[in-house]
Amino acid sequence: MDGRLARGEETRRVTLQRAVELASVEGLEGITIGRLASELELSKSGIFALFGSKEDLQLAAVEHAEKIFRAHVVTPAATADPGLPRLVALLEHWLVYSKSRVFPGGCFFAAVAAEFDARRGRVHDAIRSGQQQWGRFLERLVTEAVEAGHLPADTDAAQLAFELFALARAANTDAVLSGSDVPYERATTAIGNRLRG
Amino acid sequence: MDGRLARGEETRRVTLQRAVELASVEGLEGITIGRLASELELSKSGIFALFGSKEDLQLAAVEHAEKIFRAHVVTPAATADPGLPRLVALLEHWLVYSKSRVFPGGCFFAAVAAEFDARRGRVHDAIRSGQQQWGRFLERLVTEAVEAGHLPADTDAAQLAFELFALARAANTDAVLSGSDVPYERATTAIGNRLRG
DNA sequence: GAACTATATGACCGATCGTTCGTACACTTG
DNA sequence: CAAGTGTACGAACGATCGGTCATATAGTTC
Repeated sequence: MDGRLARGEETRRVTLQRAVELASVEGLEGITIGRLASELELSKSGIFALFGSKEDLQLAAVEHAEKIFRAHVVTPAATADPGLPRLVALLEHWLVYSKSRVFPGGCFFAAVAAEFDARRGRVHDAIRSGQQQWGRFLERLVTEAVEAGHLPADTDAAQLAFELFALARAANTDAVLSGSDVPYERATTAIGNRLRG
Repeated sequence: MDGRLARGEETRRVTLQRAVELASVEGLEGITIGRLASELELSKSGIFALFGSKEDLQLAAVEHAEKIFRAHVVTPAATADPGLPRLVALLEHWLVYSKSRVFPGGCFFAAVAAEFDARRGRVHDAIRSGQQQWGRFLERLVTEAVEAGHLPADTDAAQLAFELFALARAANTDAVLSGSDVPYERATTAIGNRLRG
């Protein structure tokens, strides 16, 4: 174990990177091992052996996407002051994450959540628990803003977190579908008003 | 042309009905002609001949889903008084449409919009224009509520329509993914507050 | 240098995909 | 009754799917 990556680790990384890009556009079911292999100039069986099954590849892709999401949204927001500033920073980073197409198909999780919300199995479960974790995190930042006196003391944190995230997600959906950036302005306006009033 | 349905019309209808149910769970790409054929006890080639291609089947499914949507959401709302009551009725019917699982996978259009938002082609275009039409309709009802004096005169109708629909869509997504009805309560609360304040 | 492990390959499997084609049956029209 | 049209079928197509397996190569360990 020296500092360099084992050969397999690197192959795994580039494969997952391509997989999450593909999945944000075509869905997790749209990923095919054969397509990944030809695009990355690897063999089907080589990629297959790295993950063990297509479902395990999908699960690994979800995990990989979560790392990317945290790096672009959660981690940067941590540098803002606790309370309302941090909450606002988180939402701003989320909108930039969507608008800048960190994933070419917009928010990865909006895409795969809609794809797997009504299915069963390990992939559904992984997506659901990831979304629940995100929801709890958002709610905690709202609570901290309330406790800091930046938001009214009688604020229902879970309710407000739902409303704020609803606006951000709608901006992502509308923007990707229509090809316009106007929805991001709408979400920014609405979020600002909601936190001010 | 008497009153009865031609044989082909009826086959087409039941096929599309099953197709939209399937698509709301597995996506429009999840529809396969072979699967439809075996479930409906028809031949693959018979179904194929009815639509001409898989893409045309998907387009027909979108149209069929739009009819169902209008029957459950748009038409019933028309009986409410113009202005705010009609707008509220529309949103309530939308939430019931989602919650009662008119489509087993929740809102059909939330599912297929997320699936095709970043793709190209006729299916994407059909979904996009359908969603734009819905957005304009919602905005018009907001405008009518403003003109009736039920909402503040300085209301930005497009902005408010975006916010209201964002809340409803978020309820659908969260409810289907989590299997809980709490998101519908959240959306109802938020919509009520937004229209009151 | 020998032994071992991790990594990757190509050939191949049965299943299913969308699609094509020739044909048979049912109905309407003349 | 004959002809024509709409509807549906079964067989088959090439392509691709996820997955298996024996094998070759590269790196590490002793």
